[in-house]
Amino acid sequence: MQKLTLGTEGELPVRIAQAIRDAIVEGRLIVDQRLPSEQELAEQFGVSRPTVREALKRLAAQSLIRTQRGATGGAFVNRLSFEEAAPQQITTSTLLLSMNAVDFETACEARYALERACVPFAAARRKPDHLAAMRTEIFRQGQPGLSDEGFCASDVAFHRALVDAAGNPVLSYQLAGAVEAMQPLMNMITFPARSRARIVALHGAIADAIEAGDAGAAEVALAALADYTAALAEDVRRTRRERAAPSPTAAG
Amino acid sequence: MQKLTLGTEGELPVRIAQAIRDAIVEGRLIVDQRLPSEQELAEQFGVSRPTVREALKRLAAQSLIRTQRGATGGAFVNRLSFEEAAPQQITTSTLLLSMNAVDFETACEARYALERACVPFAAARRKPDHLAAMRTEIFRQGQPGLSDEGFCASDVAFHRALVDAAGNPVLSYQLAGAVEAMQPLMNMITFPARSRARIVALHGAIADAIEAGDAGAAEVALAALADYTAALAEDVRRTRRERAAPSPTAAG
DNA sequence: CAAACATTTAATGTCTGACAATTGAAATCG
DNA sequence: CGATTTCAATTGTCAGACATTAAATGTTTG
Repeated sequence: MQKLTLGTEGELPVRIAQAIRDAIVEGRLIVDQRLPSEQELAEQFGVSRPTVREALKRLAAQSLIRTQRGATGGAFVNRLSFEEAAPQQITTSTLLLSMNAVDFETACEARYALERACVPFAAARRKPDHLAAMRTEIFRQGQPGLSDEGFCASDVAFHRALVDAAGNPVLSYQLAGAVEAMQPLMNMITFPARSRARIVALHGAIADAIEAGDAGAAEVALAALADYTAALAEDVRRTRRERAAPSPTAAG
Repeated sequence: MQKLTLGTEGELPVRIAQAIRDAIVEGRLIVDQRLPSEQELAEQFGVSRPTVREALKRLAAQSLIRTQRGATGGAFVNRLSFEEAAPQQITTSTLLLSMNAVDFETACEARYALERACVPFAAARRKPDHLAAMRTEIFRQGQPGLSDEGFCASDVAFHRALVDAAGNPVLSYQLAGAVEAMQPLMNMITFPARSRARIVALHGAIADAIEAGDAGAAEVALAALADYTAALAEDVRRTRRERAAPSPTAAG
């Protein structure tokens, strides 16, 4: 490994982590390559071992490296997999939405727009397991005893199956965050039996259209679902506003 | 802050980081709230200060907390902003593509599908600055002295402007990774003057359609651009194959 | 000779203790 | 009262040590 050079700003571990990260991104460190031991890195950078460790831990937190104990152990450049990266993206997306007070409308618009982009591919490439996953969730959503939270979780699972049906790992990864981050927002909505029935029917229509390879019909059903979800959210918003500041016009 | 409980699997700092992360995600720790000092955390969790530090650094690497030195310093729950989260998502997306040997076709398909989802909103909500950004990049792409890398960078900037024109921060964030991660893949393509002219013309058509509020026309131009880009990539692939294993049929 | 077992060894994981750097706030002085 | 100094709390960094792990190696035994 060629010598890495440090930046000049910020704290030591940050700069060391950045130097290694750059080496990985630019291909100077390749997958499964072993980094020098913590001791050696400490000497190379002229810092102590704890400082190097903090830098390595930052990278490990991003799944850029993995560490292994033992005689032949050390830090290795990690092959970043979609499976590893997705949970982190979901966490970040969820926090972005909750911390920045993104309104339900904006998040919903993004989600349905992105899902709509998947529909043509899903209709063309649908596989039995994706359709089965969608049907399973639809069935679950029809069970009477299901809690609102359970209903939302199943809804998310249905939409993830729809995205996965497009058969494009890049799409699945990029959309995982957008789909999952909706769950906390949807948990604020209550789903009475009538709303659930409507949603289940639309889910069924989408699954049918995908199974039939009819992208157009699926897009129509998806659009209807988007409208209905937005209307439900609007109901919640209106109710809350009225309860907060009741007005004669609203009461009449 | 209520006491946090640790999991039982894995290494200590990982478990501590997870406990704090959960507290943030579930809202038990709110934005700008100060965490106990490293010393106090160490006592609470029954570990040493370096162990706590590693946990905190993992969280800092994800921008979930920020630390501040001094008398009133400490670790604070960070308000995750789109601006902070985007670069990390871009790094991750870029590495995912390069490390998993995602073919140009798959990445390209994802990118154009996602951009297509933005077009209707961009056409409806376009703002002068987004259009200006698009025009600027188009002009830059027409300059004769521009390197291939510069051309790709400008292409990425153009597409980001297109996505931003949709006026939905969630879309902008989710798509930043997909758009930027294409750059290394596109850098493998050479863009002779004729290819550039074609691309610039299509970019112009997209900008015109967005400016006119004509989503349909923009989608048509975008689809043409997707086809043309795929064809260019196919050329590169074919040339490389022929050079690797020249055959009489390919030569004739 | 081969397989099971013990030993070695090199690396990370964790702890203890200390000092430096920073920064806000309190105390002090003009 | 305002400007300055001092102080105290906290993170940043260092040094050294021991614990733990797991592969490689050596040893014993069937």
